[in-house]
Amino acid sequence: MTTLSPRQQQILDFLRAFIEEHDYPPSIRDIQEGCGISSTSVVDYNLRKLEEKGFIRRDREISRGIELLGARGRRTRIVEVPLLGTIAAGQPIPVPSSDRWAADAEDYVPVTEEMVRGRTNVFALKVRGKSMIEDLIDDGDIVFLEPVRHADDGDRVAVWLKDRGEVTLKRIYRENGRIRLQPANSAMEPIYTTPDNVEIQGRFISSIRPSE
Amino acid sequence: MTTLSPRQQQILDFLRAFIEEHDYPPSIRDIQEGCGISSTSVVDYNLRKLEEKGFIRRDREISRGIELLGARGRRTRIVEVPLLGTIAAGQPIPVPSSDRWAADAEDYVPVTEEMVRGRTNVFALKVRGKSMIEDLIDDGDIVFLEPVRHADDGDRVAVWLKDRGEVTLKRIYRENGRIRLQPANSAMEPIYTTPDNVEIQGRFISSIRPSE
DNA sequence: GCGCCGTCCGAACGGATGTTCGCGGGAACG
DNA sequence: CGTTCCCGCGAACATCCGTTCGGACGGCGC
Repeated sequence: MTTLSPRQQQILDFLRAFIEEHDYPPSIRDIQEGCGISSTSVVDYNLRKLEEKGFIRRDREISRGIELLGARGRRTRIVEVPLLGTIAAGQPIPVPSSDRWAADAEDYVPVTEEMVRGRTNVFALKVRGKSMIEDLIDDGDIVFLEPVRHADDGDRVAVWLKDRGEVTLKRIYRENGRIRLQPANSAMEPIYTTPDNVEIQGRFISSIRPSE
Repeated sequence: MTTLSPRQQQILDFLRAFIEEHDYPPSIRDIQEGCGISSTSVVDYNLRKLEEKGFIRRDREISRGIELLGARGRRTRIVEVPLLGTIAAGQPIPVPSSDRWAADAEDYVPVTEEMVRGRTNVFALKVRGKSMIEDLIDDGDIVFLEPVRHADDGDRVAVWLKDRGEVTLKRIYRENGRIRLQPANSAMEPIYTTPDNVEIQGRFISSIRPSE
């Protein structure tokens, strides 16, 4: 049963508008006035209904203790992912470590938490170039990586090539003693190197494309 | 003068943490306890300082009337975009209209507002098939569309083909009296049809790829 | 009619909460 | 030393605000 009475719908709309405007929830009497209701108990009554139906969560006895929930009664949190730099030739990126993680981020990318799937210390990099275009990662995309040191074959990883002093995003394969870094672009050749020349910076989690 | 005393920094941090957890601001006495302060007047004093320095905005005489301001206090809002269905052969999707918008959504996709760039009534569809793979839209992706009836040449639009009774996502081109619906997949042929056979449902805004 | 239920009304109670005021300690300065 | 300013302390006050209670109105089924 998720049908709302007109009054409840009205209150819900007012809640959203009020929070949008003030950044804090209304008091019961704010709702009363805003919806033209003659008694606070009516507001209380309908707020209980809204809570039963999963649209809000209330902290009783606490003024303005109303929390708006999203669809299905869940709450979507936002994670601010530090944008540490660009993956581009000749420019090594700083290695995030847990102690001084994100200390020198240029910027932060706010994303819903499902983009990082509960992983911690995720960081972001802006992609330059089309070497991963067939993996649907375009120039200008922002990729999210988790800081790991090891990866499985076929993983998309950001690796630091020591001899070149640069970082690239490639798929990694171990082949009898050497490393193959495979771009997802049939026009480009794989890079072959040795294990001691590569340092894995992070494993690809997901990507977004900034809207044009 | 934007230097903060330790106490003020502490209160600011507490404010952020409290709002993150509860979705509504703390009362003065919440701050008092949370920061180990012995008097509410100290909290009031420092809140005034924080307001002078531009970190918060207060609505006087109103409980929990504290609003975080500033670059680091900015609030990234979440938009719940209704997922109206799947773009797949043989399955027409409901046409969203402003009056009964999203009334029958299967689900809602929470995204940061930058994904819809301030547009209203945006809806989402799950993509089936790889017909737009060269536009970096994969099978399983979720695309966001704004409900428009008209589009420019080259726009990626969801169109309803009346004779087939199905909806697809294609690039649209008008060519001397007829319509060309161009997939972004070189292995697939364009669809040619007439203007009275197509009904534009929405224009592509952005897409996300649910994390694996 | 009668009872039940969802909804609304008005008033009152008591706790929660923002505000104010007097006081004091400590640092900086003349 | 005296003054001023920043900051903290404790208590009291007035209001804000969630809660509760008795009552009422209308629709519905029996």
